[in-house]
Amino acid sequence: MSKITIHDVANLANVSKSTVSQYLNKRFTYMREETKQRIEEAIRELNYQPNIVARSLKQKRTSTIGVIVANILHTFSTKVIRAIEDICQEQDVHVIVCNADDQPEKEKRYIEMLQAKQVDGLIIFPTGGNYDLYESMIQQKYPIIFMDRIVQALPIPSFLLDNDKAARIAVDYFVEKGHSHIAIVTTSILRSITPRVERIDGYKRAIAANGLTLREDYIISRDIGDINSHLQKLFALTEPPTAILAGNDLALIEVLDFVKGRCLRIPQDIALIGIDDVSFAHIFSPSLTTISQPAYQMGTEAAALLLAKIKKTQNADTDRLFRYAPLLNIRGSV
Amino acid sequence: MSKITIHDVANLANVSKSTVSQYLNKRFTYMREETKQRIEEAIRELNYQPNIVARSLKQKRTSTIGVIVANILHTFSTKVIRAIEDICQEQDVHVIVCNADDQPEKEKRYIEMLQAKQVDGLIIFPTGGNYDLYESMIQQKYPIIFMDRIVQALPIPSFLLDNDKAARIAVDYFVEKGHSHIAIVTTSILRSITPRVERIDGYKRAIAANGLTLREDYIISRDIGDINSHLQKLFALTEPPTAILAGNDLALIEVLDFVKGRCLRIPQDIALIGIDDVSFAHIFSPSLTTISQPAYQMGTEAAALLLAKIKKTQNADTDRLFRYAPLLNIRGSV
DNA sequence: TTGTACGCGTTATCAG
DNA sequence: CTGATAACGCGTACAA
Repeated sequence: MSKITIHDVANLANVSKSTVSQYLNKRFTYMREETKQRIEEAIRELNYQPNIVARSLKQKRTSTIGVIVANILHTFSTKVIRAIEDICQEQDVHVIVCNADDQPEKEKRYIEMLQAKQVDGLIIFPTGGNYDLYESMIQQKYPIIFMDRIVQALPIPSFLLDNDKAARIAVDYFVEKGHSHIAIVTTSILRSITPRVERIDGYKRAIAANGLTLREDYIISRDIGDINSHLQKLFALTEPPTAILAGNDLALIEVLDFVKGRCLRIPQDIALIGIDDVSFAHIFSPSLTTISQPAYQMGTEAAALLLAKIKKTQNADTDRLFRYAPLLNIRGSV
Repeated sequence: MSKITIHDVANLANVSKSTVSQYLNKRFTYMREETKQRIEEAIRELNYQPNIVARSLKQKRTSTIGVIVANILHTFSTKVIRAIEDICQEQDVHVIVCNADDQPEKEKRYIEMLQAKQVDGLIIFPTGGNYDLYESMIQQKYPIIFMDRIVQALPIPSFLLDNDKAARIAVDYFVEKGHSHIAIVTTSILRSITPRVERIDGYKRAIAANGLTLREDYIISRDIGDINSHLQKLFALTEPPTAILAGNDLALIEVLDFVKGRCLRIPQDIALIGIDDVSFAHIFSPSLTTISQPAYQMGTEAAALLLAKIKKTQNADTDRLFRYAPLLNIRGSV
């Protein structure tokens, strides 16, 4: 392994450790050209790589941030992660990604591990189950940002889709296309997960705003594995829906699976809109109308804000809610 | 931030730093029960978290490994990453994932960053462009493992699909279903990327083994963006193929896009097999016949071997090639 | 330019 | 037997 230290370089170049350190940090103010060259030569000869761990210990920062996603299976998560990585890479910051699998205990464990590892800040898709922990991080003034979900009453900057609007756009578009029996399917809402709750609320409001009657039996909010059986029930109603809004990509796949099993035609028998874009939306037959989140933008802006907070260059008003506009991608499933 | 150090704990518990350290490392050999409890109490009271950076500096290991994938857009990469993370998490090892975007320079930069960060080992999907660097790591006895691709003549354990067999299975299955005009489409082969080269070679051998004539114009190997136009040419031939083997998931999506644009029916007009499973294979109409890699298994075994190498518990014969059997998932596209 | 204290745990050595 | 003292690892910062 790279056992050569700054000491070896100093010896070979016949200077002191500190001089080499100066060189590495480009503090050339009082350094002779010749010294510089000797050091440079020595570094190349030994193929020296500075030990970042030692540097971190002294500087008390690691140039690393942590990202804890609630569930990495969502395309939204992966897109946001890529965006965060792109921004961080530009600034030579490393990213450690952890997947909490929607389990608060796992999330807690990761937060503690990452803090012990002295990462400089955290972007969290909060499970919502670690209120105390979030609070203690705020007290420590530890830089954090929430993504996709909010935790009520915590002064942490949060980046979310305008979920209400997303649901409204979908419902309005269904109505415009002549539908009046519109259902919504989301993954389980038991732990009050922000996007699901807000999308269902938005759906309800939009139904009302369009003068339709709200039917509780048109609202399915279940664990992924239970969605199929509830869709069966939905279509056993005397008046099954003619349109379904899928609350996220995973729910959409469940719906498509059901639709296929039942040999329903899209959009003649059932119209579909999915929130979140999916990789196969355009090659599906018919192509799938979706509502997409500006995931890349959300990720870059969240990362930029976190890095600013870490560098303490942020202005005071940063602990607020950032809402992003959803985008309707009209294709062929409505 | 967690400004409380082992020192604070020692003070509160009225013992010395070293005693606390002993406690943390479970070296209880000579420790009174009462002392233990005082320390435990102090740790809880202060909510003390040991500074992993300081520990790493001393121990010369970081309990972190790096993964550098050539291209994170492949589902294969993401599945392998998840597997690696699962294994590492069990052993409290962190994973830093980097995406080289198929650029050797990026790969080089990441390797150097990760080594400077003192990660204990590396799993690399090699771009193949950094032969010298790979060699120097071998000399340093730095623990590395290659995934998905091999770099000729380097004694580094490598985990790959049996690509030859994958292609053979596909061709044989096409032939069994009555096809004799079989094409293959892969992403660009310019930099001799192992799976693509091997899959094309396997395809050629399988074509010959089945007594079919090998046609160079049935082999497309181009950058993602150029595949569509070459498919146009393929279908402008007087004898276009009746079956296509897509070399990976991204190529498959290109083919599906083309097929849809041309309104070809699957499998009547064109039969399809894709290597790599895709999330939508079963909900597509028709469902897509694929050849999958045991990605999860490959990831877990690679991670396990790397961790063993790091702990130096590996037996000598580890720098070898691990080949995995492909699996044909018969669905409806042939 | 250089000497040296420092950061924060780990570990070998030493004293009670 | 129990726990303290001190050196160490590697780079940084500041005084000299």
